[in-house]
Amino acid sequence: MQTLLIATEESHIFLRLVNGGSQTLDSIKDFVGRIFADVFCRKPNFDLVDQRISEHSGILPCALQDMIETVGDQCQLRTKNWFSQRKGCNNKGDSQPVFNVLDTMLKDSLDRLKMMRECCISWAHVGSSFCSLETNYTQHVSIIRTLCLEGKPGAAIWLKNKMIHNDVIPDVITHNYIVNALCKAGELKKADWIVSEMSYWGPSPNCATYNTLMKGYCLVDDVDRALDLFSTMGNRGVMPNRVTCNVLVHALCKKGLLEDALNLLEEILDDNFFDKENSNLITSTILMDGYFKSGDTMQALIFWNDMIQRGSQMDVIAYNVAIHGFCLSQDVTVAYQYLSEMLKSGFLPDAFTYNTLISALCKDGRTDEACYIHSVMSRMGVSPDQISYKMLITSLCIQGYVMKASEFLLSMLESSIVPEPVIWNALIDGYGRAGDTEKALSIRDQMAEFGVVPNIFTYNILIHALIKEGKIVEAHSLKKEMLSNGLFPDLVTYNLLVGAACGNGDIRSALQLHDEILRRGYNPDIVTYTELIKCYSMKGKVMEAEKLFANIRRSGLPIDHVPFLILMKKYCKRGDLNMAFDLYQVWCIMDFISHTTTHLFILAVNAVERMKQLYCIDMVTGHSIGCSLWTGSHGGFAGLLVPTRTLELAA
DNA sequence: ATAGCACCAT
Repeated sequence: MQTLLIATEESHIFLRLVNGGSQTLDSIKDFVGRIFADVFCRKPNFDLVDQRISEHSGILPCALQDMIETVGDQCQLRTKNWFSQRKGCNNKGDSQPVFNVLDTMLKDSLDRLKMMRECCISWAHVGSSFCSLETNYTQHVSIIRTLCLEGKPGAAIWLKNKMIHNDVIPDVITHNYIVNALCKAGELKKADWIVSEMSYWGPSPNCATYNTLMKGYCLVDDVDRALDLFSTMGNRGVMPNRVTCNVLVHALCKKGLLEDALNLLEEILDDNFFDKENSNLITSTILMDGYFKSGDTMQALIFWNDMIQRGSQMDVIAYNVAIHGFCLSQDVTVAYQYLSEMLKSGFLPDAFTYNTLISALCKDGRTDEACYIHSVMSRMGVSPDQISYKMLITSLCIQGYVMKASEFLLSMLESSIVPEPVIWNALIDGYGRAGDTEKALSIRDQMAEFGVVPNIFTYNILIHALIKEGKIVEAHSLKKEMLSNGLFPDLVTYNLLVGAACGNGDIRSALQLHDEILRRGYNPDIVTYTELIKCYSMKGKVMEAEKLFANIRRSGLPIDHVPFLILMKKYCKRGDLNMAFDLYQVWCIMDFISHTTTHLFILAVNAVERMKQLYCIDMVTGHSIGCSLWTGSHGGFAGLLVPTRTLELAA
């Protein structure tokens, strides 16, 4: 794969082209020209192209020239970074920083291009000419609103400015659409700016404007700023309404500040026109949801009963919240009761209702029952969506029912739903766990055929599966493959490979990988080091293991119990009581007992037993170890699941 | 009709 940046036209638009062929500069120009004509109905100015290329030719010793030669037919627009894979290009290390600098410079230009292109597309929708200035107000406004609903605020603002430039001011509702789109995109600075502009130039913000902006701040977890706005909007002549109240109460509930939510509610209700008694169903639903989620089922039920008593006409959402609430408190039976209540009251369950139940059943390991709900859902005319299938397929795969899971995937495809990457990944993992790496790889291919791009999880899952089957060479070639697809191995990838090398006792490869991690700019974590410690310890190089262990502790890296366990096991095996006991003391000081699981527990006790056998140790020491492990809060571990990491490393 | 509540997540 090759990368090329091209500058075109006075607006400094850069296109990045990727391909693997070999072409001349003219063919590049031809290609860019065609793209440009598509987008702008105009020819690009190539003088600038040539100028840019020559400007950068000094700092791009071979990369750019190489790439100019190799841009070919199957050009496609890409935005990712690609490393040069072509042999003979020795300076690939040098070219990347240059691209990074260029990328930064060009980002804005690319955004601009995107925005203009989006605008063109929406313009085409209404059958209006892009270049015509005589488009009427209604059409412009309608395009802006459409763009906002499609999540393209940049293009919408561009068009809004164009209107204002022509002395036509969009109304407040259209402005609100823009503020809303910006908030949904997390662009709070821009949203805030638009609202300031509105205050200054008009149209004056209304209550919906402030509500939208407040909601935006809440979405980025800046509830304080939202509350600020709330307290100042009155001064600007806009009174809060019920929606304002719901936005803020919801935000506070989400933060777990239920008391604050109630207080605020009181305050708003006291100060405002809407009456307290006939409190709104939505507000109550929000609060009920908040209490359910905080684990206070009793208080949640008080809200529910209040709502009933007040004679509020319930709605599907209120029922869904209650059903979800009981699922949270692991009371699916009660959830079912509320479901039947819901049906009796004449409300039809929707996708939320069914998905809530499916989720609870899957988490409870009752996958067959979840499948039953899926069938009910379909028969009731509610189409299962990505979420329904996601839960069912992952749950089935975890439980080992991969065949059943792939049937569900098939029915998704039959319903013309293209599964999200996570669903494919679950299935790939399912086959990997079953030891069928071939099938796992073929699912990956199938995924790609459906146009779903394998992501870092896909590769890590595959690499994990291959390593588990001892196919380390294949795992490494998969790592190469991800690079050629523009995906960089992450720390998980490396830890898998380090683990594989260590498992083979191949400390040299493990250390090489460790260096590669550093070269890539990642920081090895506790998993990486634990693998290395395990490897040293396995090879009998206990001194090396101890040295590394001491280094980790000195480095201040967050540490867990696994390295302790490895060394402890080693000492116990060697019958090195003193070292084992010292380590145990450190272990207690660092409070890892609370992280201990059943498995570790048994191992440690076995170790103590073994030490007793070997050394006939005095009862005080031996007893104290055994005792502190068996008593206190640690007695309750029997039912806990053992994390994979403990099993794999400690086994 | 511009703003408010519910489901998932390798």
